[in-house]
Amino acid sequence: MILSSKQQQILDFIHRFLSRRHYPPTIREIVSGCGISSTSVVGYNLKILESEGYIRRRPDVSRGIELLTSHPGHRLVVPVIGQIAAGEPIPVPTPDIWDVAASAETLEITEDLTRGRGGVYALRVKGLSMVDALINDGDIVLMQSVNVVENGEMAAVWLKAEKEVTLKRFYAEDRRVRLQPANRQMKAIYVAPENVEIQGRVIAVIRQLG
Amino acid sequence: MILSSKQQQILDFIHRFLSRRHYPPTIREIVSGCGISSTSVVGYNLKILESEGYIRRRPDVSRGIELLTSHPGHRLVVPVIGQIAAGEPIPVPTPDIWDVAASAETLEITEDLTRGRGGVYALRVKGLSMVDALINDGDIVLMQSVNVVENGEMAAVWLKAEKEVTLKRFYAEDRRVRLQPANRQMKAIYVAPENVEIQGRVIAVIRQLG
DNA sequence: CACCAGCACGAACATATGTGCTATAATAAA
DNA sequence: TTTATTATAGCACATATGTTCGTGCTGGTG
Repeated sequence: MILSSKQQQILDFIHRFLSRRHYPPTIREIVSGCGISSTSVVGYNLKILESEGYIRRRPDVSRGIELLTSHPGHRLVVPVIGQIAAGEPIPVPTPDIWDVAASAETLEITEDLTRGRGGVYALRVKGLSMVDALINDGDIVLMQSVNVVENGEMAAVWLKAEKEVTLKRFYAEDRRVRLQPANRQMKAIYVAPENVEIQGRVIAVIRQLG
Repeated sequence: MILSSKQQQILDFIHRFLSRRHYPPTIREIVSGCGISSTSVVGYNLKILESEGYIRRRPDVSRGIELLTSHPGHRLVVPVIGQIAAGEPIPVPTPDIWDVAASAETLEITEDLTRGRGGVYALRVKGLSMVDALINDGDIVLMQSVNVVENGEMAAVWLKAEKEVTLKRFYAEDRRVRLQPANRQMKAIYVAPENVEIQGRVIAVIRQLG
């Protein structure tokens, strides 16, 4: 079903209101914001918007309007707990970091980047040692705190002998582990299983420019 | 000043409430949510939280609490208006795309990725033609719709002769334009100024994995 | 024409909700 | 101890706000 222009207008107004004020409007605020003359008109159209799945309303709750469109994922604040660089292990997320928002640096993202996964933290890449994984100096990697990964997943692995972390696709093979750079033009490297320690799974890479 | 444990508790509750319900709690909901026995206690502590800059309140507005901490950037829905690939120009954002949220695909990010810039849209990278800019097949590039860029900025440039778009750092030199890959190990390419057409500025690259 | 569904209006109502006031306990300062 | 200062309770009040209901206006249908 197609929305009437008045319903579109109401939906837009809720959007604007929400992004300006961070809380939903009342029916009467919609009335004056959209030049409508009666609260019941808004109530009528809100009921339609709800049955069409555009919003959700909590009965008898003031300002109890939730927008269902265009916020499939919530905001999420992930701590940037340190840097990842060749030559040093990545910092382990300690419980107190999750606790308060006061971890030195944080990054705000939305859930559709993490796809609902928990235990997410971020690292800033230092140096050019990950270019073969198409990760540049200064990039941010979103990590999930895990100790094992599936074959083919991108992981942060600590190479004990080399004293080095690197971000590669992980493949457990017969007697060895194959670490495959994301960049298909680069060759894989092979290491002994006892030499690798998985420190986390990479779920996204973010690079900001300019 | 340090927050009392009750104030921390209230702040945390507002956080949790907001992320579950998308609208702020009432004073009485805070009362029952934090096991407090009187509305005036909450009022008392909210006043302190406000004077300390943790929240903002609108007088006489129900649920008029705004969290000032941890949402420096708002949610933002950017349209993914197409693909970028060598051999075809990038799609131009037409006005109707910004209009309705109904552009086929959208990406939800937060403002601290765009740093407040307007006219932002996204493209999905098709193919491996941008690997020298450390951009992989499937990556998403956030673009700002501009026609000129500063020297050194990463831009999407259309090479008329080659009939190709590419993402490179842009440098206007004496009689030529230098296009420098992000990957420092790769060489720059030089083209005639009349052969290039800037199609947008790259403000971020996002890669989702697994 | 009568009838009806979709939509808009305005007013009245019930309650959800912020605020103010007073009293009391807990704590710090003198 | 006495005196401020701070923190908590409890309650009453004003109003902010969702809901209901009767009415009128349109256009389409039999």
